[in-house]
Amino acid sequence: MSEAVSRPTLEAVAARAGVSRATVSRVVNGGDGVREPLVERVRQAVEELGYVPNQAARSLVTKRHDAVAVVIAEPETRIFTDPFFALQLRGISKELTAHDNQLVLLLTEGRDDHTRVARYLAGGHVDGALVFSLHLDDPLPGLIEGAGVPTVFGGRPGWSDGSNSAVYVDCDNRGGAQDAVRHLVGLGRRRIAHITGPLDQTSAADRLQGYRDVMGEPDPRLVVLSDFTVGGGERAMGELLDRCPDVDAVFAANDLTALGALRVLRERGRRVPEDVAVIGFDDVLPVTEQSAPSLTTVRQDIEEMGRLMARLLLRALTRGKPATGAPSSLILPTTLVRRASA
Amino acid sequence: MSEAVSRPTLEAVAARAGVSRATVSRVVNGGDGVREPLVERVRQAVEELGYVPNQAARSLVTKRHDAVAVVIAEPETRIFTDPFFALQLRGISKELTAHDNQLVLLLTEGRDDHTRVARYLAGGHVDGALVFSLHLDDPLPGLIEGAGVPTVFGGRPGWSDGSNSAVYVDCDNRGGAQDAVRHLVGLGRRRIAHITGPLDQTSAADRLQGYRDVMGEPDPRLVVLSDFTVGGGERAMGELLDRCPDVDAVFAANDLTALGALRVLRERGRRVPEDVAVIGFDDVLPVTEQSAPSLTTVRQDIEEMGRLMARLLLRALTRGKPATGAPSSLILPTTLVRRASA
DNA sequence: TTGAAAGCGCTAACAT
DNA sequence: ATGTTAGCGCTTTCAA
Repeated sequence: MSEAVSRPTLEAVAARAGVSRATVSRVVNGGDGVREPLVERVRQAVEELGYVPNQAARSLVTKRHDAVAVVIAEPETRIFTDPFFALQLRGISKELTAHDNQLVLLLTEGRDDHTRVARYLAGGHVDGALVFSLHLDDPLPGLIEGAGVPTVFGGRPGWSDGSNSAVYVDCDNRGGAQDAVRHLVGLGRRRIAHITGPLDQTSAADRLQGYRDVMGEPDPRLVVLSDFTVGGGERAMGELLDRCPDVDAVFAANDLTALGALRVLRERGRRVPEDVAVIGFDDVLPVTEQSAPSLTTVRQDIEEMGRLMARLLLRALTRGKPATGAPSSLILPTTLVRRASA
Repeated sequence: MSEAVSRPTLEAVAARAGVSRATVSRVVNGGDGVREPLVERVRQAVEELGYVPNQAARSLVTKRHDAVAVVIAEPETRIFTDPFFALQLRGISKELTAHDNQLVLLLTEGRDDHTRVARYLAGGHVDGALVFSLHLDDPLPGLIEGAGVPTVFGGRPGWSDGSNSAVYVDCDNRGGAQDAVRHLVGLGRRRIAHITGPLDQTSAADRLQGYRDVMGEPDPRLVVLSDFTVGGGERAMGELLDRCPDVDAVFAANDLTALGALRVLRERGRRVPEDVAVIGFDDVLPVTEQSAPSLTTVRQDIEEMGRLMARLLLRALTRGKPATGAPSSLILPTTLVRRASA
């Protein structure tokens, strides 16, 4: 565990190359307006000295940090069992890296953390924030707005009904759900149930809405509340089977839930898809491909969503301060992926 | 997406409180050596103005960043399916947060990223690094050593045989494996197989070693190479059943692998644990508790490992520059958790 | 105990 | 095209 040594400064490079600090600075930042031979001399000096710019000094004057905060507010354990966040993080990371921005991860567990995060964002450590706002009553979005940091949300924030100015990236939860249920209808199913996600999250609420759009006025017993987890899916499916033994199709709010449903159906001796067809949502490959039977699901490109969130933010950041047409939210399409379960 | 506004400076607070910048600085940094009435005045001014120190300016003079990089080099998709990393991240995040340090996440996918990471670390943006070095031939550790940044590794690095000075946190992979196999022996099992992880990772190699320690000279057909994934576990179990139909116990290198094995055993009509006992490693709850039957496994406290990595690094960072007794690596104990599968 | 002043390393006018 | 210079906002001697 070696100690950090003091790094060479611009000054040192300038001395070595026999030029002024300003010239070195120009070369380091792209080299525009500096004649070729000088550029070469400076480059060499940089190389020889192993010069790396001091980011703190640079930020102090530019007020840019080339860093973006990713705020994940997930008190539940979902983040640790659902590959969803990891995939989105990967997309974000790729995009940020491509634009030389750093990713500062802010994990929050409870209310105390919220003020901490708000303070951090307000402190001007980062140029912007990518926020996963998962619950309707979450105070975080408000705090963040107050911090005055450009922000893009992952998933439609609960308090934004389109009227609001919040920028977010989401998939077409409602449309995807409609597709799923229509497919089930097309299969000739009549008793189509829905196992929901936690309805204080817009993704879950929107999927339920899509289900309702197609079903019209469904038997209320066909809708069971759940929580996006395998265990929750199991419990819900059990309940469902108890109160509607004639159910012949299930649209689960996500793949994990579908997995739980599949398990219970098998235990209870129902054949999938012969007796009961099952459709999930997300298309998290390790789940959908390895389940038995493999899972028909509504695919959303999670990694791409992460990438787009970052891109949207970065664009807003570079597009000089004037609000040259505020960036608007993005709703990505979904596609139904047919496998064995429906 | 509001624009950042210019924040008040030390100067402004000083003016408002009617004191010098130096005094404000002292108060903000703990308030030692400032008389109570003044402290109060300054605190109030800070409050009223909503002052937050500019970290860049501070870093420029203190050369501290209160930020730690977490480098995860995982080209495989494992990071996205195994809760392992997420849990460790959570532990790290908690510890860093408790000490007002930020977490800068560096995800690397390939060789190109390595130089990028090395440059970043060398650039003095962070005070230290937490590195997950997963493969024996990974060039990253070397690059990082070269960057001269205090570093703690997650898991024993391949090139460190204890002789090396690298600091790391790991669990007792070998001992845990021994416990597992001994338990199987105690159950009266005679044909105990091992499905390994990728052997270029020390955790997998150490677990295999633990298996060998107890088994002595096992039938080589009882050892099947795999890769820490569910799919890999399925393939390995299939192979195992084909070449050793008399196998009566399996020690899988991790829980995901065990899950795959369980699945294949069920398909092939073997009862667990009656016909074949199965033990995993990690104790990732959503896997072990929800598998059918629930999984007996070797528990390691993953979140705690993350926390300890951060603590070790932070300690090295604060303990003034003099190497006041270099921190040494930590090996956490494991415990066998008995459930239904063995 | 408090204040004055000197930078930390860099960028960005402004001169030349 | 290149150099000179004035800060960015903060901490930290050093004096008072």
